[in-house]
Amino acid sequence: MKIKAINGFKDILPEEVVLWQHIEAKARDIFRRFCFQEIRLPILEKTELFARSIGEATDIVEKEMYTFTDKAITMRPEATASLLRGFIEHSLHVKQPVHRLYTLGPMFRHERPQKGRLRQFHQIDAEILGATEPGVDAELMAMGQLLLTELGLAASLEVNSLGCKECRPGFRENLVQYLNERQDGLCDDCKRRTHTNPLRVLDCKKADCKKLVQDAPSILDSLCAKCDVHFSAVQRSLDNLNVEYKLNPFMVRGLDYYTRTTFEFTTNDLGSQSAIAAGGRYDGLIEQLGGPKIPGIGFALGIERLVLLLLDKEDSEKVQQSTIDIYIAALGDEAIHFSSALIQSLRVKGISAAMNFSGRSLKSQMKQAGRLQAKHTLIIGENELANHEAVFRNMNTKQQESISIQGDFETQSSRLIDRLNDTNDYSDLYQSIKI
RNA sequence: GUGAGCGUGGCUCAGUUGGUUAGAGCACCUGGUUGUGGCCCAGGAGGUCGUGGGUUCAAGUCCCAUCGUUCACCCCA
Repeated sequence: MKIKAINGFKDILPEEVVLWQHIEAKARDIFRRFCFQEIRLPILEKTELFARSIGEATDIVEKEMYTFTDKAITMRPEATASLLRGFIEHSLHVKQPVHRLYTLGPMFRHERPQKGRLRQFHQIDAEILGATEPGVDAELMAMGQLLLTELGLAASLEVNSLGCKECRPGFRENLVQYLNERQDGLCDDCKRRTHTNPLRVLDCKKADCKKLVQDAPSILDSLCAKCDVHFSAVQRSLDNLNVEYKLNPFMVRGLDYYTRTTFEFTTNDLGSQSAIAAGGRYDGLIEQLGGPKIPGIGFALGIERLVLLLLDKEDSEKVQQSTIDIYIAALGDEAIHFSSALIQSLRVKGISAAMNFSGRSLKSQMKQAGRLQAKHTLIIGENELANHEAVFRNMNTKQQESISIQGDFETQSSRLIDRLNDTNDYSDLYQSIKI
């Protein structure tokens, strides 16, 4: 019986990895422009870290975490908690007032897999720590938008404010009261949510609930003066940066630590999973985790979801895949022996080169060279060894010529590289492929 | 946790009202004159039809169970 990957865990095959690298490279480039530094974090953390940050009563903590109960250790379901733990543990705040950090890697949640949702999934996570100014909120959203735009993806940005610990409890109370008075009009899930997570009702997709919620008390009307000023300023800043957004007073977060500004980049092209990136401000969290009183804001992107969107794009999203510089077709044991030394010498000098040790027919080896998209092929057989002249073939033009294989491998490889440089049009070294 | 759908060679799928050695395309290998790729042609290798029961003279084709998987709910990136 064959061993397969476990449910919700997926192999990312070489063809698709090209896309991943494209996404990651683009993200790193954007982060560079916005002055973010990378931080690498462990995948395992103490369970308590997530319980305290994400919230004991959230679905994530309650039933979706991969936990080694005997060791009180959990595989991270998200990145922010770990990042803050690291930030606090190393007292990074003393080095400079504001930190801009990003990290990327696998996250783990034990949910039922479906389209755009895996048990091991990957996120790109960006956080700004130590800045409370609304302009920073806008800047972060602008960065997310730019990343998506440069990846060729259209997503809409929805923005909301969840208030702070001053104003949210009051709002929550009003909302629960409103919902309690209208239980009959709610779906079963929302009846439950009224008690477990009333804000969630605002986000229900059922038509009846949606209608009912339209007239519910609005969080935006309930903000305290400070939150209101902050949120207005965020919106002004977004306008100032030409970031398009939609106000969505019904948007809610699944993690408890969010305060004030929250936002979500969404798309309609992902089936039931509409969020491709989401985040918000969490001003009390660092302190709550035992750190200094420092505000923070951040967001996470789901890489799998980006990949799905890029794969779906019919207008041939093209990603560059490198080809190899030269393929050596060796005929006969002697030639194979010789070629293996020559190819090593080429590789030492930075050339990507392939050969085949099986001694198959020239036709078969040429076929393989073609499959590898080799720019050139060097043919070496008995005759060539005897004459010290190999056949050098340009795979695009099909032109062939003799090239000397005299001297030691050092001089031979140098000669070959000169030859490659002569004919190489470097724009052709990469060939666009559609995945 | 709940619901629905699907499980045939590496991939995408055909397989008529159950009936001889289970097919196709793609991919792979070998040939199409002696040492040359991407097209074409020919041939070849590769499947206990997810697994286990049952019905039947006979099951990939019907029934049950089980496992796997997909999508949706829930939740979320």
